[in-house]
Amino acid sequence: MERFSNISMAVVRRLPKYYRYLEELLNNDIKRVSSQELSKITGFTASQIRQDLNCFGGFGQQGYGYNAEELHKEIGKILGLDRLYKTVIIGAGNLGHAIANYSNFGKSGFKTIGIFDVNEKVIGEKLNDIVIMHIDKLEEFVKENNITIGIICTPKAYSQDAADILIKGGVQGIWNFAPVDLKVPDSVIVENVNLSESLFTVSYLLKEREESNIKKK
Amino acid sequence: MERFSNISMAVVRRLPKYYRYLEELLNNDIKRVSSQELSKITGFTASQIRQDLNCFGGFGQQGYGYNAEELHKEIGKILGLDRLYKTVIIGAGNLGHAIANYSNFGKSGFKTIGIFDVNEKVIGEKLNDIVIMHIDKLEEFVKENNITIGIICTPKAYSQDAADILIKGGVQGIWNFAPVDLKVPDSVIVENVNLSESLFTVSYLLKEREESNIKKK
DNA sequence: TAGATTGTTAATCGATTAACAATC
DNA sequence: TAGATTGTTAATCGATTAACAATC
Repeated sequence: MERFSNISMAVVRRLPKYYRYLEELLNNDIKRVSSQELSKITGFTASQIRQDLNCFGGFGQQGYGYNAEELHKEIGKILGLDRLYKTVIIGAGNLGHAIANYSNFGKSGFKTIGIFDVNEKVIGEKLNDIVIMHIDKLEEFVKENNITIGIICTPKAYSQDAADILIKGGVQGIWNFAPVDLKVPDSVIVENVNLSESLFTVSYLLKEREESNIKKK
Repeated sequence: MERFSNISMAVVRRLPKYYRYLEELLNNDIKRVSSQELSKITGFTASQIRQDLNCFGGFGQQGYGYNAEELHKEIGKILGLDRLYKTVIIGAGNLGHAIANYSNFGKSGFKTIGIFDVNEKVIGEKLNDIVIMHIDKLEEFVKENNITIGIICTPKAYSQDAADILIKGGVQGIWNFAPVDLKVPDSVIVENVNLSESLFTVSYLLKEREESNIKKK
């Protein structure tokens, strides 16, 4: 995956966090927030927060801080949440179900309009009002409906095939839950969610913690 | 969450990747691998790979490289995958189902032995041979069965309550899928999987890409 | 032995933090 | 105006990369 700007991924991955924390502030009717206050909430340093935000513009006001609502809106724009993304889900298993039913994504502009599987048994069933279709129809569907993001919830062995079809159809981004490094053209965005890697990290940290306890004794 | 060693999280998060890549090599009957070859497969530099591995010991041999099987086994040990972790899942919705049915975790030593929910309708149902129990039984179950890891698949609003009960019961780690920063004692490991944040990153990168295309014209 | 490749130290690079002038 | 807090530059810290002696 090629990058197109000099904003570091470390900064990019903090943006959704800022967005979430600001949402919470707004829910609590807080209108104004300083980098110091944000620091307390987020755990990042105030300095880092000001640096991060300044990558995108001067959203604050000296002596005042940031207008929570405005900042929230601006970060939403930076994240591209002011748009509509049409998505398809490949794989109607449990994970596909979970993603399809997670209504929060809809609020942020992500709309799943197609779900695909190879299993004849589930084809024709409805999932969150969307009929599950056979994977044979995927490429054409992606083309005809101008799908932006493909969500891969297939088993590992089928994930590269799914990616290939999605790309032929013209998706620009892939959200991949299969534990595989997909081969895709440079111009296609891939974001991997690797649950095993995440769980193994827990395991590592538990072991590390235990070993340090033994040492202390 | 407190850390107990001076191994950086950057290194820790690469370990499961090494483990996965080595598994693939073994599946392809490759017995021996150099840091240079690993570099090609993983995308990390050979230098970084040697540095990373040397945090834990000298697993290689000069002039030869690494024995793939041995290295795989050693990293497994480092990750703590040579043990059995008993887990419970809180929240028997789609995500809870997906996690419960993901058999791969079992192979790595993670065994789910309890699933809990508040919804009376699902209590008593079986999920992957485990009867879904009421959350009221959670604390005692965790205590009696010496559960190590709690997996939170509840809605956001219930996640902190779930964490509190798990901690009272004595879990040492929490794998949290709710978009919330749980408040837990320092000694408890928390690993968050935040799907929204991951999806928003896709969205950001798509927008960035598009903007750079406009500029080029 | 000669060639290959590690383990490890030193150099570089990038990200985070500190500091403070600008300014609301 | 005085106080507060940003935006931004400079300093520090940590992670990555390069280099090479050790050694199989």
